[in-house]
Amino acid sequence: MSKEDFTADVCSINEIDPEAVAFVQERVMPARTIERLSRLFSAFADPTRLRILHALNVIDELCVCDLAALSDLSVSAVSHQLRLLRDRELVHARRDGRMVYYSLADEHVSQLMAIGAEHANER
Amino acid sequence: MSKEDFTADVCSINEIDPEAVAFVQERVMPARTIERLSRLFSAFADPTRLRILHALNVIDELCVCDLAALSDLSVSAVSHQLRLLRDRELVHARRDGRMVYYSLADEHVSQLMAIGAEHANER
DNA sequence: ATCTTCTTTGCTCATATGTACATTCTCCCA
DNA sequence: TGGGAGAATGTACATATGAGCAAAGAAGAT
Repeated sequence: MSKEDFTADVCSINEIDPEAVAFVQERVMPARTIERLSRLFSAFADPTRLRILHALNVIDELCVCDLAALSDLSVSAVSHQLRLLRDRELVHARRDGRMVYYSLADEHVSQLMAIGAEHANER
Repeated sequence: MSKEDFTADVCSINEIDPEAVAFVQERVMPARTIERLSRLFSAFADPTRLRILHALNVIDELCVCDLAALSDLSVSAVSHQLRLLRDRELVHARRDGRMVYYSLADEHVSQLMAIGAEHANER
């Protein structure tokens, strides 16, 4: 949908055809969705967490200390980030004795990383 | 690929089969890619920028003040964020006289938002 | 040339974020 | 019941980030 369908070639939102305003308003994302989206993406917005997520993408399930070793991070740092990833429901934790095994929560996680990598590699 | 293919049921990366280490190392993302990815995702990690990107997803091309009005933001705030989005090559700017029209840089942007929204709406 | 409109850019401050260190918790085993 | 390994949490601190305000650029209009 292009702007010219609605407006003369002037700025100021006040001059936009009411139809256009309605068109946009109908499609505006609810504030709640925007919030959720930004929280989702902010989970991906850190190198540490990306390393963790990528490791879990390569090997389905890993414990905290494996993640720490593979990502070259302290156990503490990994654990803190895992909590955040858990809260945002990007990873799933499974306890087995003393060990806690983590895995990606759903396929959206790998999809987002794949598309992101595609974009990043193009530039 | 599951961890059991490589390791006994013990922690400590040192006990992982050398084959597994090699397997992971081969697939490790270069630090450069990780950095680029986190920069990419951090661009999506803010409500203001998401509103801007979503508006551009609904209407192909918009000027700064339309974006400000539609997203209910100050022109200054929008402009600051547009600079960031430009730097990260997520939007494209076209000047026409006094006006500068912005549009999404490529289809990855809408793809990422679509998948993100899918994920966000499931929870 | 000057004014006006649209946009961009410094600068600053309050808030958010990531990590380290120390502590606590959970569970297995002796 | 202790002891020890793996994991989670609290706190503190340095850095990063977002928004507002004021000023400066760019380009059409008078």
